[in-house]
Amino acid sequence: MIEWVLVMKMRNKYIQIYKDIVDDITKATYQPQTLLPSEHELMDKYGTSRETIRKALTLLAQNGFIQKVQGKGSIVLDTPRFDFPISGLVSFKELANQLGENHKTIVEKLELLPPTEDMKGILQIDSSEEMVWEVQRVREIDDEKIILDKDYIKSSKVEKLSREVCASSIYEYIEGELGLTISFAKKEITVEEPTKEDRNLLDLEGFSNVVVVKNYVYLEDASIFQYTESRHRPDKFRFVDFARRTKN
Amino acid sequence: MIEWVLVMKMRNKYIQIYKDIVDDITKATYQPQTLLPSEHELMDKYGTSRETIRKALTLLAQNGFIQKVQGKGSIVLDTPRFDFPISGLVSFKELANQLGENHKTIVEKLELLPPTEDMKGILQIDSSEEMVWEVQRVREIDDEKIILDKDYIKSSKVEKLSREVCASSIYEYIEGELGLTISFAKKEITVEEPTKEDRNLLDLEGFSNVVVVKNYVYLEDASIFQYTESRHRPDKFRFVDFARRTKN
DNA sequence: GAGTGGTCTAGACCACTAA
DNA sequence: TAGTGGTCTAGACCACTCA
Repeated sequence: MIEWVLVMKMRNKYIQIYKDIVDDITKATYQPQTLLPSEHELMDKYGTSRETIRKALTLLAQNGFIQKVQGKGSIVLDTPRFDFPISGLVSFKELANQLGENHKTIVEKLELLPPTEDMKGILQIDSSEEMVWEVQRVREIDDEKIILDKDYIKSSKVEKLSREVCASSIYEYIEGELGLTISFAKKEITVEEPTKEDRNLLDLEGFSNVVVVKNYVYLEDASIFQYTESRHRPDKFRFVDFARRTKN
Repeated sequence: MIEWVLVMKMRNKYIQIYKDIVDDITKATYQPQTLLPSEHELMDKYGTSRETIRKALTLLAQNGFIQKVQGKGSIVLDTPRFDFPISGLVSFKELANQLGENHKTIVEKLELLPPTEDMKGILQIDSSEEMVWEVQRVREIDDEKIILDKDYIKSSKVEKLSREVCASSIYEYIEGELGLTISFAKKEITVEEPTKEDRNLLDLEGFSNVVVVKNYVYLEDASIFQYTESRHRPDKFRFVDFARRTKN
């Protein structure tokens, strides 16, 4: 008898270990408030070096699954991570999926225009030829128009853009089809009075404020490629952040 | 002639290197959008191993100073970090210092009380004896009452608390005097209608919303020790977040 | 003192970028 | 192809916690 064994080339051993332990934590194989096996034990279990185990544990700590305590061990946390809706780089589609609500996206505007002076500054545009995609989308949840997303995207990064793409997910298109990778974003949250545009496009009866989330999105090579202004009806707005004092 | 040379025991070599490079970036010795010296060159410069250099660079990347690109190098970012007011674990005192405004703290309440059922859940209190410090502070900036901070602190972690401490900085007292270390916090931001208490204690004429920041603060051993609800007048509220797709 | 995590080394090989 | 960062190893020593 012959057994065919598929040997996967596992690059990123520490990420495999990380995922494995995440599984064990979410399945409660490792109980909250208890200690993970020691680094030495994990070395044996996974047959790898200590530094590799430590990389996996560092990842777990950074993502809020464990807390490392010198001399003691790694404590499994129960801070529920599943209620982190907009934290990080999450898009509306992911958010709506998580909320599990009826949601719809209405594309109000999709145009390729020369940038305003403001936008030239924000998107770091030098060339006089570069154009900017202006997209406006209204997000409807349970038949109420809740969010107005105004996107500004450099044409040098994204040449083509269709209403279909805008209606589903620009991020999936950019990262999937175009193969670009978003690596970091800066968010700024403030509260403003609604503009006429807000009042026209959103269901704002009785609300005297909107929550404005300004989002500066950067690619892998540290170049900015998109600016998004997300204008939320205040009663439906929620932002969760997990802050950690990182040493290493 | 005898020269006394003080040799500092430098533990955390990689943190020294990190700080050194942060200096060079903020002083623009390393220019934005240019490449840092390669890891090999930095090894020579600092006379250390590559892994140690890499730890320093990882820290720089996590804190938004550089962006590492495989095969190319480390790009110096110019995302200005000095306008990150409340991000992370920053306290009001630090915030006010950064803003450089006239600020004052009024302690409205300081009591040691038995916890409500809600608070027992939030602070993970099992014992029937444990008490909770309830602190209410109003933050005044430029003679306007802008923020109401409501703190709930476990008595088992902090036995004594004075009005003086509350008026300056609870965090400095806890981390300095008591030697406790805050390691992570979960923040939740929503917008609510002002309560009567908000209206009484803050200058809210004409404002129909407050921004509520709920803060769950944990110590090094992963135990929760404080819950804070920070209620902001919306026009003065600003939150900045730097999100990064971390791999390692 | 035994066991834990934290730091550091010297070297190897791989994957990616750019000329 | 040369140079860059990414992963991994085996081992050393240190700092901290707890019995």
